[in-house]
Amino acid sequence: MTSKASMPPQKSRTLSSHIACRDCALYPVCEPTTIGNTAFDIAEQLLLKKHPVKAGDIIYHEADRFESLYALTSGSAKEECLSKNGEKQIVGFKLKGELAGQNAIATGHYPHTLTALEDSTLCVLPFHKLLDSANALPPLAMQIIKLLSIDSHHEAKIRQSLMTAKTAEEKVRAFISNIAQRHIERNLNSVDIRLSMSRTDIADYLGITKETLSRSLTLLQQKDLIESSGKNIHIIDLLRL
Amino acid sequence: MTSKASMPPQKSRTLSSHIACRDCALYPVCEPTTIGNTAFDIAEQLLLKKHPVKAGDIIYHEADRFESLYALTSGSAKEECLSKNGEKQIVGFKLKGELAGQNAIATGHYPHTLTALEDSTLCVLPFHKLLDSANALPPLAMQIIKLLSIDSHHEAKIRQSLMTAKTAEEKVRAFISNIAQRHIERNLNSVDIRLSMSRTDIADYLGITKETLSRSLTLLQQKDLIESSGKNIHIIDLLRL
DNA sequence: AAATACAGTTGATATATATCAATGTGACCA
DNA sequence: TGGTCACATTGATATATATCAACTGTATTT
Repeated sequence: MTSKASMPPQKSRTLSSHIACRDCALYPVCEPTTIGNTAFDIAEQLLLKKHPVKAGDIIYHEADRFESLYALTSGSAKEECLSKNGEKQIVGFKLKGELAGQNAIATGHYPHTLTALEDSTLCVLPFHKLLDSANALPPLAMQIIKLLSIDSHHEAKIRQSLMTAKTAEEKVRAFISNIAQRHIERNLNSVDIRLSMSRTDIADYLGITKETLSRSLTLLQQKDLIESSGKNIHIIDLLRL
Repeated sequence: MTSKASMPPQKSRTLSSHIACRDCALYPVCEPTTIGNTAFDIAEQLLLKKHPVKAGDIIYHEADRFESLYALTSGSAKEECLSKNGEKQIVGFKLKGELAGQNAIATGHYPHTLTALEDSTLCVLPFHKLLDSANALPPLAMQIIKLLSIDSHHEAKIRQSLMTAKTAEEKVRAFISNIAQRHIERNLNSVDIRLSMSRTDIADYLGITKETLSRSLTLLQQKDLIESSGKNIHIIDLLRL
């Protein structure tokens, strides 16, 4: 049910392919066989359902009551929130196969607004149902613990690499290699990357201006580390990034 | 068994008071009554033991095999790791009453080195024993899930406020109010704060030089937001920070 | 108490990035 | 096809912070 987005500019191209369940961040929780030796299909039990969204659609709002975790089976999204000054601030991006909403567990409210960057598809997992199941199935609880720890580990890695970066170029390098790394973890093409977000969003996220981002990209291109044409980035040398 | 530190400079002052168990980050897991209606004292079951360390002592090394979580019942510590360039990088600080080591759960290895900043005391919680107990007690598993989600929420908050900060002064403001906030959460004095770490460590953590940190502190002092004398900071106006 | 060492502050200049402005590029529409 | 719009890049200057250096204060040692 692909459709043209009404509001945001988005070339009505073929919808990017779905990720294989096997490669999804939610898989450890969904996979039936992992739940001990009792056959128990979480995906069926919790009526896990796929939900299409269009580019620009808001998946959840900052301060909304926490209900569900969302796995992006196709497309991508941006996380943003309002800073003290009342300005919007990009705090992260969610890529195909990744999980969103975990950061609402602690407070019971989503700390950010999640907006689809392109036409995307979501797997919706009501969290209270998941917990109910976990109460009955200790191995499932273990999987959730594992899931959360992996997630916070990923968050810490990004934070660290971006905070370690002193110059703008280093930040951009860190950003690109982080994206590539995440593609690798999801068994996706990590050499030819499509940055579905705008330059302004990336710059905001990295704490630099879009102008210096642009300059850094051309620099990386001159150094033969990447090839950049519009939103598509070809990574020539990931190691040297 | 307090003693003079051999290696690092640390005035042999009276050891800072222990935090009340009630105010410790580990309390939701330790507290016996919360574990359903069965009387089960995790602290006793897991032979939770207090362990004193001296200023400069390393609690765990980067890449060490993950064994235990550590709650700082007194004192403070710094988290650091080696960046790609081979240089040490401060990635965080652990204050009295806080938990350390959670970020090792995902990989099974500590991602950072944790070093005591002053004479401190630790509560050591062997994680595999905790998981064994959780496998038998679903409510305990729920507490662990909660603990991890709270932790990652805290990490996200710091990251966000530091990344949002554009200028050096904003970073320093964010740092100080974060420390104050964490004191509040642990029911500690949040007006008179002792920054046990060096200026160099703080600057490294914030991604600025110690010189600009120093200048920012004097600026904040001139603006009557704080009073700074050495490692002691008196917060005059937390809201305006 | 004087001497030493180190942490922290303050000062002068260099440099990277923000800012302001102009130009370029691709997508969509009439 | 040409026109319009938003987005991206490139250019020139201003500004904040890094760097280098001197100095001060505090704690430790003899």
